[in-house]
Amino acid sequence: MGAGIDDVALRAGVSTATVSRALRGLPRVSPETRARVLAAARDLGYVASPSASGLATGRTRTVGVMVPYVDRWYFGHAIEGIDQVLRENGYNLLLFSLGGYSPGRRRSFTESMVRKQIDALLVLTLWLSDEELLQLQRTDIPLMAVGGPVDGCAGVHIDDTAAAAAAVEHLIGLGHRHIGYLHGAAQDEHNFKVPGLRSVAFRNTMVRAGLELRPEWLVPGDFTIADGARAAARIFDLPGDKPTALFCGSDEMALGAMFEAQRRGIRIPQELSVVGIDDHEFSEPAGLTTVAQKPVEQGRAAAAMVLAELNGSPAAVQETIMPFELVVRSTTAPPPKRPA
Amino acid sequence: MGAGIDDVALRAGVSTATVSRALRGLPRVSPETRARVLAAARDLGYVASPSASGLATGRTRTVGVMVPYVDRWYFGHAIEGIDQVLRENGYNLLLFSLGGYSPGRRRSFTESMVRKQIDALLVLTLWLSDEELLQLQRTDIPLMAVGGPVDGCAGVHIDDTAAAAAAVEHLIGLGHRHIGYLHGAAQDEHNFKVPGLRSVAFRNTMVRAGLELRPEWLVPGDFTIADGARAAARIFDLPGDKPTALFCGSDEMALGAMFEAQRRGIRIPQELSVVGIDDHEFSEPAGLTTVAQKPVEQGRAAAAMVLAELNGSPAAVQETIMPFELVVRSTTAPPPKRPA
DNA sequence: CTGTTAGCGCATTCAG
DNA sequence: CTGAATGCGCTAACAG
Repeated sequence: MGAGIDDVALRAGVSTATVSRALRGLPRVSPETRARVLAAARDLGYVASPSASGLATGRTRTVGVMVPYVDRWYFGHAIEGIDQVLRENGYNLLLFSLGGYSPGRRRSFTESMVRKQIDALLVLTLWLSDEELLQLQRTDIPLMAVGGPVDGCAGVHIDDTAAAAAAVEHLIGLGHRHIGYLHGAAQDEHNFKVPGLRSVAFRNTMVRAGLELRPEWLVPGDFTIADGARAAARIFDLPGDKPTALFCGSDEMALGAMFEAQRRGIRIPQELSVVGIDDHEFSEPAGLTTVAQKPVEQGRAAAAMVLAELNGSPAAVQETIMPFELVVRSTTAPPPKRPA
Repeated sequence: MGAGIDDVALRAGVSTATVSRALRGLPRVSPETRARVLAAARDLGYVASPSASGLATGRTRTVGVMVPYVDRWYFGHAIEGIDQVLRENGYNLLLFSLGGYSPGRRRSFTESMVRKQIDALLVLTLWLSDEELLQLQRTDIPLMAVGGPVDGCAGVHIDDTAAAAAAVEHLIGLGHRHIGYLHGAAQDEHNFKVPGLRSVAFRNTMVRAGLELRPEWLVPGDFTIADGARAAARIFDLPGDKPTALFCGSDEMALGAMFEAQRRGIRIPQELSVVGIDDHEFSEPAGLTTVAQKPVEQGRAAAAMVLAELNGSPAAVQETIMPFELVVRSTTAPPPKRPA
């Protein structure tokens, strides 16, 4: 058990230095010697101690991934993508979940986390304060934001403004003039920029089309299905006229709205159109029209960039905009005929 | 940048040994000295290098978590729970996602993974071969299965047999005699025991109630919503009489069945009852009757046990059965009246 | 209670 | 192409 590098050296009849070189594919090792070392290592089941080689090289072959939640659609998929390319390249993934966007739990991280523990950090959909950013940048490990822009830090994400606009324009194109918006949580805007971007896009698109913004039709949620249902209920409960379409800040919220509508006997899309953002796996079965994005790909792209940077590529880490796509299914249709 | 232990020692006017002791809360350090060291460390922003201390102690304060997927309901939540207690105790979480149950990708793990890299391993809902189990046990780090039983390895999970029986009995109690079953994938049974347990429970419960098992009403799926819809479609497409109720191996499959039913205008629960297992966050909004389990709690329990074991508690790691609960909502009702 | 002395296991100069 | 020596940063006896 626990064969060390000397055991391998002994068995191969070479020095530990040669073993180290041979095993890591470095040059200056004759083919025969390398083969002998490889065989010895295999026979002994030798694997270098990460602690020891980490101490010696200063690199851990581990990248940190910081997320607010792991049990939410975007994050689960993004982590999956990140993990794929990390593992393909022999890197480990150290997960830091914050259990929410609350600044309280977050504080303690940034400080100690990075210290000799990870070679790079991927921050998923979290807003970083200037101070935190500075701390991280001083450690000078490659740093990337995934899923939402962070000022002063390269990131990979979709153009949230354009994506939201695409959804709203689809509705407008269908003839809707009374559109409500179930948006991401306002109180999280400090931690997470995406809701804000989408909200602004909604407003701008509406205004540009000459449509009225009804404050009571703009209701905040937290991206969950439960909150989507709750937010939709608030709109449905409103006295007076109702929107003929709902734009939702996430598919989960859209699905929540759909369930709530169904419970009330509001028919979709005959009486109400609903469009979301994400393309959650529930969306296709539910027939939800949405603006699709691919978090797995975003994760892969980000991971690939930080690894390239670690491998010496000059400026591999670059701001990258990933594509989105409007997927029209069966929750959107022209508005019902009725007196304007 | 990169203050070392000697910097702290120098600043505090003590030796590095004392710094080490003081910082780790070990005894044999006077209160004043400890305070001085703490202050110095804080001023310098000192954090011990995990590689160095790992090398010196042989422990990494990191636990590995092996999952088939991170972007699926059970795993996301279980990881969240594990992460919570790990972090509460100053441990790191190293994530190994296999991207599926395929044995191919799995192989390479077990070998090198454990080697001086983690202090304990949590295996989520994966079946381990005898050989793999042996390898892991030889490394003698605490090992635990979460979410599904693994022979020869302590685990935390619900009683899947009883849970499935509870769901089916609920249906039978309502008066259903024609019950279909959308079960977990058969081809995965080699990797994952849960589907098999639930299937056996379904059969036994049916037989015990004197009900007929219709092979064409037992259709396999893979726990996803898409497959739930597909499996339900297969049953709906069958000629002849249809089941009045569907028991689904997971809530996602149940939701898929519901969407498919809705698409065909089959009314739930008037014409068809549906019950799942899990209590997915979509289940409450969807009104799905289900047998609830709490993966976050299971993750927390498992993590707590391996940490206790690491902290020297004799036999902290114990087989533990977590509770489940039948949650009756609005997708189940007595079967429609019709000629038997 | 505190300082000194050795390693932990590997990667790297530098000779050869 | 290969080996011997040195150190990565910290912890763990052992003295004192």
